[in-house]
Amino acid sequence: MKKESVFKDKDKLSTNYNPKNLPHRDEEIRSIASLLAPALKGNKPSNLFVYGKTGTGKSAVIKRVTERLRQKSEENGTEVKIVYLNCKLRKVADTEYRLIAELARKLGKDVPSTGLPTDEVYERFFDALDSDKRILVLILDEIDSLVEKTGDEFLYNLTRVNEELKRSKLSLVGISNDLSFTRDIDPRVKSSLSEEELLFSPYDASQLKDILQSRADEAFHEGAILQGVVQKCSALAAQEHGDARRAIDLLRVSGELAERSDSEEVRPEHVDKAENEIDRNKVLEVVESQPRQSQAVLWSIINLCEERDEMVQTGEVHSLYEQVCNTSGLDPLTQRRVSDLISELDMLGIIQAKVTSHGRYGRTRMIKPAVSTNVKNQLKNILKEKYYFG
DNA sequence: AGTCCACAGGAAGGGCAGGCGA
DNA sequence: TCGCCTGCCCTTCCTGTGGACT
Repeated sequence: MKKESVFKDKDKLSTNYNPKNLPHRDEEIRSIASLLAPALKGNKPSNLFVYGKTGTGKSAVIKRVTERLRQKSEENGTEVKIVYLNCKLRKVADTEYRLIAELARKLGKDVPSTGLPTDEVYERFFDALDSDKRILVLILDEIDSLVEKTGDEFLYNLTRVNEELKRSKLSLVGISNDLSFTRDIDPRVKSSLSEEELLFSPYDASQLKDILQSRADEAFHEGAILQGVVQKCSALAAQEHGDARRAIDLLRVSGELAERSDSEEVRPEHVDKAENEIDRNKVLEVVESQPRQSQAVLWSIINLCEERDEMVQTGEVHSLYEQVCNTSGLDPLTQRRVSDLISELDMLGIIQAKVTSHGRYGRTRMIKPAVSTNVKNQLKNILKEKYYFG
């Protein structure tokens, strides 16, 4: 407690912090601003579709521009309402019903979390929207994950809204991490959603360094970071498609590790440790949030693979899983369902599962854990302690 | 060329919890 | 209280399939 922290203001490195400076995104800020500007004159801005990989500043730029838009509209008294929704937020906006219900709520209409027919929810949303003359700028972040889960019907409805509204206008801003996302949606939806498109290209290492340096200046005490730390963080993040969020996380965790080890400054070796720790935490967190059935499946996969020292197939996993269920008092699910759980674990990046054909010996998924031995052992301990005995 | 394995994965529908209006 | 609606998780049933083997 006596020691002075390396941090001056750690919040500046948190994911929620929206920085004043957005280096290397001036052009994007300008074009989005000019696209949304008509709202200030009471005209509907074109729908906008923004895409780019994670940590390329999409959400930060949009938030920044819309915040300015809000200020301006307050100044000159135009009715512009801005609603930001992250479609990945569990239990909030991850289904069509929840999304529209949440929108209606944000506009001041009360909607129960379940129980209404969907068209009723749409109606309430339209009512709320049309109750005043205004422009609504609706920002849907991570829109790809919602479309993947529930289909593109809600987008179709939202892009048609303006035909039904008498007084208000709705403008859509979609943000997607998935570059190929528009390929699979209804062409009519596609054309109206992407009246305008903007691609955020990844940062390169030197741009990342600028970004990181400006954050580091805000977050750390002077001289608390040794030379090379910022470079190292940005170089590591640049390897991973130029993800600024990753770079900032690395820096934050490095700082925390330095602090924990009673060091007065952050050194490059702290960055190495930070990299490991971040990977590990991510996996452990995801696994702990999985339902028990999924955990049992994962437990079976890890054990089978270890025993065999090779990849295993769906059928084998399922039979061990059934045993695991019996010993731990779980109701075993059918192979069909387990097959889906395996796909989910694969999508989460915890395991690797590839469909392979063995000719005469059938066609199945070949499965193995996709985490380092270190993380795998920790996973084993957690799962073993929590539920199962092997 | 045909067979056949061991599933993949789509479709349909059951059952549950939560909610509405009459 | 009843009939009906939703999302969600799951089962049942089914057709499709890549490629080693015959």
